[in-house]
Amino acid sequence: MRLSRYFLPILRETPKEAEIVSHRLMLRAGLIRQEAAGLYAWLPLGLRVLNKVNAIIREEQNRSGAIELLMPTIQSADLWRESGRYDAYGKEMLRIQDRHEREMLFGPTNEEMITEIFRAYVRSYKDLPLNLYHIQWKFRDEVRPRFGVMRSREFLMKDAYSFDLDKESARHSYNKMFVAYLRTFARMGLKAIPMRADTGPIGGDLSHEFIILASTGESEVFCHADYLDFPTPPENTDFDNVTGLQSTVDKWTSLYAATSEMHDEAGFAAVPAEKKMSARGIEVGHIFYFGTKYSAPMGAKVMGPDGQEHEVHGGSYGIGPSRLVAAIIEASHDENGIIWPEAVAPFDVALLNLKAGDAATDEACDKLYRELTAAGYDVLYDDRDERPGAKFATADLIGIPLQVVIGPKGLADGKVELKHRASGERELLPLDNVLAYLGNRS
RNA sequence: CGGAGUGUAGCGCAGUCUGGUAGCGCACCACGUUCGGGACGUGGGGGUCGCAGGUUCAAAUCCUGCCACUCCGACCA
Repeated sequence: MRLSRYFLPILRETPKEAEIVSHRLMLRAGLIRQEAAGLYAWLPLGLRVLNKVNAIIREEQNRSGAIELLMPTIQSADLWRESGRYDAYGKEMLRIQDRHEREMLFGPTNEEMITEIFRAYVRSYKDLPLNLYHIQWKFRDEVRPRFGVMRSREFLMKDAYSFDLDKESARHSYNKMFVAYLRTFARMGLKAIPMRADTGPIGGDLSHEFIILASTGESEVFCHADYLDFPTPPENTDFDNVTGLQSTVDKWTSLYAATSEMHDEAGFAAVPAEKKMSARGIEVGHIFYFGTKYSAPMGAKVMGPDGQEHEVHGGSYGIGPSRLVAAIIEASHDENGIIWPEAVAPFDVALLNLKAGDAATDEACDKLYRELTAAGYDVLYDDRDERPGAKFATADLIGIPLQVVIGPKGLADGKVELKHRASGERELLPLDNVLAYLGNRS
């Protein structure tokens, strides 16, 4: 993409309303635009990141055996009356009427709807287990939206819903999501730690929040430092291996980890002093088992091998991709701007032409741009008629992992400069070696 | 929902107290000089001063009502 033809409205100054660093940087780097309180438009660069995040989530959901579908954002109030949540949900739910004065709502979540879909088609235990997910916009009418997309009213959510014959198999479905989540966050360059969460009236141990550590996090967390060194479950994990998956989950729940709401002084006291870690964290995922909470009132039953009807056991599993984008920035930035982990970066390479209009640099840049693109790289080519300083500042701000700098000085010796955004490390190498150095990506 | 603020050009702000033809910096446009870490000069464009009503010869400024947004708290993914 040539920057001269792209839409990248960066801001030189920080809008005054932005308090936390991710919000400031998202506005400055032209990722989002606020349209109303808690409502944001995703600008082209931000959308690229959001799509990358979604793609990773999809791959890991699919790998674990979950199946994607797509449900509407608007739902009927009647559906929510079946579960009793229409009255229970309160003012966070945006209630609206259509032209026939039918009561509708902008969905804050989809348990009722997915249960309706399930009961319409599934009759036999032989069709279980089943895990259906979608990535869809949700709306929760927060009293006080803040921190940009970290706490917005409209937000994107990946929500998966599992259906099983009994609690034992539901636990396995839960474990699949648990492991998929570990892989998902790790691929985004994040250290996510599963922490026991309140299970509410259901009880039991099957609810975890996935928290990433960031100094600006919203909640206080306490955990054993060894979690930071735990290996991520491998790509070839067998999600059908019940005992194997259980042992992975057991390991990841073996040490102390809790948010302030679930904090237990006695439990934390048992952690060796040098391993005690208290920090701030951001919740990026939440999984829980809820048994027959929806299947019972809504009549979602299947015939079991015993010839009896059984209410299915469910769980739901959420990740907030829009919030994740902000969380990644909170965890990865410096005073000059964003530092995208490669897996979610909007572009792989920023190609800086330090003297646009100069025949030699233009030719070298155009050639490298074509070659890198052909080799499978997403390149943002800064071909604007701007001074070098402005180009460096822009490239640093938007956080593309690798900068390739081509200017008349270096080019006189046939050299270009590579700068790694994360480390700041620079190296000079011959123009003709760049492609070989980076390797073919596709 | 309680408390505190703010609305003036795309962004950051001054002007409001004490009414008198709307300003500054950045950004934008033109030309020239520049060009390896956000250049400089000259000229230029852009604003129903959040909205409505009122007071007045005259309102960004005073009065009344409303709206929007932000921050702290309670709440929440």
